[in-house]
Amino acid sequence: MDYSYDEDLDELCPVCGDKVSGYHYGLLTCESCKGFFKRTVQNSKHYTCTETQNCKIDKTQRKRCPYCRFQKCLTVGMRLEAVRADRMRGGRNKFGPMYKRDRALKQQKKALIRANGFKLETVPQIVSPVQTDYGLPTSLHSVTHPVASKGLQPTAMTPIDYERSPYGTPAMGVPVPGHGPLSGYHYPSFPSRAIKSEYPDHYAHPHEAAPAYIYPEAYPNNSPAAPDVPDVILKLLQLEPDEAQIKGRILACLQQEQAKSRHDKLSPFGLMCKMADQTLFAIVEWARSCLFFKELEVGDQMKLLQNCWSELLVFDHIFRQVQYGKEHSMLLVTGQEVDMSTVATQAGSILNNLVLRAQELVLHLHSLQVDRQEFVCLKFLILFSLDVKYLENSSLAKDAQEKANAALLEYTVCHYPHATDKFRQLLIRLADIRSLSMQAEEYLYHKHLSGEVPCNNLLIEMLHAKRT
DNA sequence: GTAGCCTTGACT
DNA sequence: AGTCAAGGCTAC
Repeated sequence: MDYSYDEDLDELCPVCGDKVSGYHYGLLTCESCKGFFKRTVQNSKHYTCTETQNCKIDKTQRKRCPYCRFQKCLTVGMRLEAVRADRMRGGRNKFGPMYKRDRALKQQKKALIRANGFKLETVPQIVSPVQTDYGLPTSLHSVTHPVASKGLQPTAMTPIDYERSPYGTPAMGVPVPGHGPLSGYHYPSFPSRAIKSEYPDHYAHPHEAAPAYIYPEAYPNNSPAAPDVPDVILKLLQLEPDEAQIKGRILACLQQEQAKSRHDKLSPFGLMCKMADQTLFAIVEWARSCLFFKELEVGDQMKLLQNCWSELLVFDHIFRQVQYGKEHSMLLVTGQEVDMSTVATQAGSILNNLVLRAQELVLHLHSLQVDRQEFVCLKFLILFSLDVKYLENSSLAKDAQEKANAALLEYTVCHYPHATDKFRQLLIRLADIRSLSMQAEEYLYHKHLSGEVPCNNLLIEMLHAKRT
């Protein structure tokens, strides 16, 4: 048998089973599905299914139902954000390192098959089999990248760049306590997430009239959305950061932290703070590229972030658990798995209680079958959850809130039975997340006062900014 | 609209 | 200079 490098190309397209021609939009696909995906996204095609939205897609039938074909493209993981808005040809995008890593994993898998003489069902991509028994917090004494330890560290990691704040200055320009434009600023105990009592008619008949969203000048592409996914959500999907890249950056940062001399080494809790701190940097980076948000004045951007940073952190954690799907352990952003029993014995009662509350929310969202589309929309709603009366440019923020609410409602109505109820449920969960994040802030502040949070921590700066 | 082949250009 | 994943072109 030939185990040449080109063996990847012997694989079958995950969408239709045809022969793959290379990596396209995030994964190995055939030439035709590549073209189909490109046409659909570039031209914002809107298909409908004449059957029951579960048509079989294979090489011979792939042309029959473009709706189901595109859904399958999304399901198997083709990335909307890999289709270029500016249509620039040639060059490389941010997925380059991911493709490289994927190729390396496939090579590794092949080598294992050759060495062992049997076919492995899967090669875990998140956690290697020998490292599944992580503990909290003791496991954090040794942060090692399961892939990196095998010599396959992606080249995309840029821990040094990432040490700098996304705002280009230390600590992202968050005003130090007592300074900045926030004196006299009060954030509301609850954001304005009113559920409108009446919905526009077209929501009741989503297939009959494509909603005509009106975008500010920055979004001139006002064509109909791709199948059943509102344009706002499509744009948000395109802005989603590459999880693997963030994971790589954070791991590199934590490893760097551990490499420091012994006496100023971080405690396990300190490492957790560092992990949350770096996650928050990634969240801020995301927000800064976010539609509507990036149009705002820096002052308004800060107000919004100071209002919701902990919610976004909690939400990030919770959605990772929803995707991870295990009830008795949790998945950290670094790819480490932590048993709930370990949390119970080592985390202390307050933190344990916070984790358990988060797990309850995970179960709720899991039972609601929240998907990636709804996830990005909810995240966006959280970002804009501050009452607009606190902002200078309130009309833009109000616009953002309304568009996101409408998009989420439209999407859930299109995709799920009893969707109005689902929409309501999702907003209730946002309120739960708000409450949980408040509690987490209190906990963090307490830990900070007792000197357990490492200095130069963005979380603490956010806390201070909010309390002044 | 589909899909095979062509051109482009950042990265190595 | 070579690679390869983007977008483009065009016969069907």
